[in-house]
Amino acid sequence: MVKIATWNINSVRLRMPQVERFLTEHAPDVLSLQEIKTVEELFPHEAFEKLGYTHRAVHGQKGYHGVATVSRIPLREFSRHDWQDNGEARHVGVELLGPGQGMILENVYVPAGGDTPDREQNLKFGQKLDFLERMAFWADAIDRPTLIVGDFNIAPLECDVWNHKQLLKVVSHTPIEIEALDRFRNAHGWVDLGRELIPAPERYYSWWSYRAKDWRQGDRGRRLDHMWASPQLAAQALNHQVIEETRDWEKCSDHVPLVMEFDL
DNA sequence: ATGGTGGGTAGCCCA
Repeated sequence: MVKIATWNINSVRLRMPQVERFLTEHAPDVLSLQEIKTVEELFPHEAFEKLGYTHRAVHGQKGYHGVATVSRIPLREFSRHDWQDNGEARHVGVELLGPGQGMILENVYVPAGGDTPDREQNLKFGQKLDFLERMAFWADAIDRPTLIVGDFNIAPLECDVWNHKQLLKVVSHTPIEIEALDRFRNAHGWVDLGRELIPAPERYYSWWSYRAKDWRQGDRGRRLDHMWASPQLAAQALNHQVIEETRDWEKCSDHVPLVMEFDL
């Protein structure tokens, strides 16, 4: 059994106490983090060592973005893409070497895309769409059992948001983004594994805005975080959990962890 | 229709 988690942590240095609590209480073998907001040199390596997560691949950046995968089973860094060729650290991939040997785990942080869903008026929205197109080109050539996890910053299904109609023109749920995400999915035949295990139209969110006084009030969530698998790997998934309790913790991230267990 | 809250880092960018 191999237990893999993903969490947009929104500053790993600020939230190391919450990471420690999550690792202690849920004990995933591997954890992929997004928005670590630090360079590799300032990553809290010692704290992860103490918890037994002695294997790490960190693709960091000062102040913004940044991704890392930490593990208590051996791994080696496999890929480190810069899809926009602009120095933003948004992707790191690893190959598992112990249990789950041979499996590739890709960890990605898709750009949020700004506020206006129009490529002409908003450079960042175009960059988000281009990012997904490049990911689709890359995914077409993947020939190994792969799990891709992370903050995709898109909630594709109607039931992935608290109000479909109200969010149709809100970046993260616009048809043009969902089409781009569909092209990425079809390029490899990815299985949206989270949705396999929590089938539509069941409620399934991973993010709630900080801007609501009480995140539970109105439950205005979106499913921005994902775990997608190659078909052969998808068949080995055993169970899936959304750890919503972390959203109640002191100084919490606005995203909550997703956990998937595999028979590997 | 608007602004609401966070994090990082130096007067804003990004989410």
